[in-house]
Amino acid sequence: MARVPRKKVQLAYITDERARKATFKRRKQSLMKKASELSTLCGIDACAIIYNPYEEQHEVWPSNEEIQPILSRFHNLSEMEKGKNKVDDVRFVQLRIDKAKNQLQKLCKVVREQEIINVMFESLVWPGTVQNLNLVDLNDLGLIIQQRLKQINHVLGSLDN
Amino acid sequence: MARVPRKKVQLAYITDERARKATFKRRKQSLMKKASELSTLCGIDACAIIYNPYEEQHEVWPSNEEIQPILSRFHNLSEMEKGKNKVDDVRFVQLRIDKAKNQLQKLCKVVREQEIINVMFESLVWPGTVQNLNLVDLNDLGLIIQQRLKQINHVLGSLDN
DNA sequence: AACTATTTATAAGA
DNA sequence: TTCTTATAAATAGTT
Repeated sequence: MARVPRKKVQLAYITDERARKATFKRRKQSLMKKASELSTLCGIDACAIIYNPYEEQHEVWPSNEEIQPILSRFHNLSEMEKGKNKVDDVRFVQLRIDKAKNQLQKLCKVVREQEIINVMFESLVWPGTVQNLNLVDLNDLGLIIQQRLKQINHVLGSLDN
Repeated sequence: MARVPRKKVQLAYITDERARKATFKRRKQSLMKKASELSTLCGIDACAIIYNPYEEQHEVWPSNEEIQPILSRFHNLSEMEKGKNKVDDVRFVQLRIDKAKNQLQKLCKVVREQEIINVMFESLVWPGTVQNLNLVDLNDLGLIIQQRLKQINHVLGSLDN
């Protein structure tokens, strides 16, 4: 009978795998919903990216709400065009898409690195309140930045060919 | 006396500016908190990006929790080094940072475009349920993609010099 | 910014 | 798994 979440949720890594997975699924859904609501209510652009350990693809919002109308149109037109022997136009678009997709998959890999570095730099330019002193050495910061920039430049360089 | 949110929240753009701004501030804070909790509880990486219409900079999470310890260390070391006439090392790191910052600011501009396109393409590869038919023509989709890729390539091209 | 009635999220059990 | 529900958390309208 008692389905009670009596305890306040402890803000720590959930060691039990089944519980963690369940929590992940629930909270991910809520997070996406909240992001969607914020965007709708305030008319702003928001984006939530969750690197999902349980599936291949990471979760991205916005997706369905904004993109599906476009894609639906696209798919339906594709079907119609096929039936009417007008495949070439669609195939042409598809080729452009495939090529671009390769580029974008590479670019996607650096987005996360770039965001983190960007935050680092912006914080350096507008330094906030200094609170904690620990974890990372100055040299480590330099190395981290250098390493990540090297990765980014490597990926970006491979896009131009 | 009555501080009642009696109505369920209407999921629509809030026209009253003061109410919208207040809602934005409250919900943004909650969203960031939720993202932080999800990350902690499930041990995963998450990222929330909100393009803030009321301030210059867009909001990014994670920021303080993960970055500030590093930055604090960095700033404090900088001050110490200055006093000890060891400015050169710090200045060297700063130069690398400044240069990289320019690159990253450019890259940052394309992140949003890239994410949207990425979702488009992933949805094309794994087409989901077709629901709505409206809004955008096939040609429009092609043009949108072409245009955004052009913008992205322009920015990326300018990074290699 | 602080308050609080009410809605919303959610942890655990079924 | 999905559904249920007791409780925790978020939040809209006020002050």
